[in-house]
Amino acid sequence: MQLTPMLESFIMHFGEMGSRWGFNRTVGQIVALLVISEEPITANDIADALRISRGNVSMGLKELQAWRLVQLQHKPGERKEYFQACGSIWEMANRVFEERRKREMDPTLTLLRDILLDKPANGAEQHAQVKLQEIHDLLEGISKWSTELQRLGPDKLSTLMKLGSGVGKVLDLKDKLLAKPSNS
Amino acid sequence: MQLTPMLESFIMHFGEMGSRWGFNRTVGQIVALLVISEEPITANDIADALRISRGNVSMGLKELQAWRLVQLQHKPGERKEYFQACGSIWEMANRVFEERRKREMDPTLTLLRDILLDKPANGAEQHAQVKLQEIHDLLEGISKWSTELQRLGPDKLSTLMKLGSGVGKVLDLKDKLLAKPSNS
DNA sequence: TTAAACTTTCAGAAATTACTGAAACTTCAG
DNA sequence: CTGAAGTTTCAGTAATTTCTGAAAGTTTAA
Repeated sequence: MQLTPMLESFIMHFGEMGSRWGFNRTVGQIVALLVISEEPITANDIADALRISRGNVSMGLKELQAWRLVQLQHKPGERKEYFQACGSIWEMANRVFEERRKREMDPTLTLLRDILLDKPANGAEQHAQVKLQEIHDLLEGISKWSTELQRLGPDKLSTLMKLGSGVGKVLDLKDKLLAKPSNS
Repeated sequence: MQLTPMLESFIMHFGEMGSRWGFNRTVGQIVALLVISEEPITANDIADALRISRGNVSMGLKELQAWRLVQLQHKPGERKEYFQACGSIWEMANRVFEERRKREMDPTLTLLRDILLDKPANGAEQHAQVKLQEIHDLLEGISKWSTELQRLGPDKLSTLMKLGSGVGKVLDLKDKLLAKPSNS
């Protein structure tokens, strides 16, 4: 497993970005390597290509499996475990969004809901609760919406994205057509 | 500046989440404190309320100003600097999205564009470039689309979000109405 | 100009996070 | 059962990030 400079630069970049995307350097490198490799590869190949310890690769693959970005494969007649990126780029991106939503929004939503059940004890708490309610509603809105969007599936989403700023016009259109119900 | 347990739990939670949202613990706590405080407060108040060093507060506020989440204020006749969260929750969320797009997507887009200009040197690179192109297109799509969405402004975006899964129907509607142009 | 009241900076300490590699574990063939 | 070929775990170490606090900087009043 020899990497050309082009591929190496891509992998190293993904490593650097990894931490910004919610996983660590080596995990980023591993997933990059798996995405660009045509064939499934073994953990040893990975350790070798990235010059990192075998143990580290094992931990990284474990995490990537938790993210459902990598899957295990067995070749017939071999005992070795082979790994490959699972699904298309599109599906992988979806998984990353979903996982990040779980990590970045859900815990906060839970906490906010709990806090908002309590009666404010004084003026400061009362003012704070108004703000917390706003944060809660915004987060909940984003969270629900992103779930809906994922349900649309690639084709429709792609249409929606290509629509770009045209979205505004379509919304106007919808308002005019459905001018019967009194929706604010 | 005495914090009630309710407010403290919120602030501490934001501290923990901070690192997942792209800044560190104290920066998260500071922004939480500013959001829930009715009046602008001084850096000393912050250090005091959060039991962290004055220097740390200074660095945190500097970073928050870079994110444009916090603004400086002067009270007439006083020399002290007061700070407050700038804008509504909505605006702050917008800033966070924007900043994160810059940090998490733009560098990768730049790198991918560069790599894709090079001719693949062998089969492996050729296969890899196909994948990289897919990643590039997806990132670019998301990036452009999120820019468009921000341009829509809060009111329209809110409509769009409330539409939820109804988006699919509106898209169908649009397709039927504009059935003249041959858009795939 | 001096000093008081305030702010920022940054070297080093503390805390956190990531990585290594040896030992332990698993699975299978003979 | 034994050992070979593979995998995982985890204690300790290395690297990175964050935080402190003292020193240096700034601004204003007198």
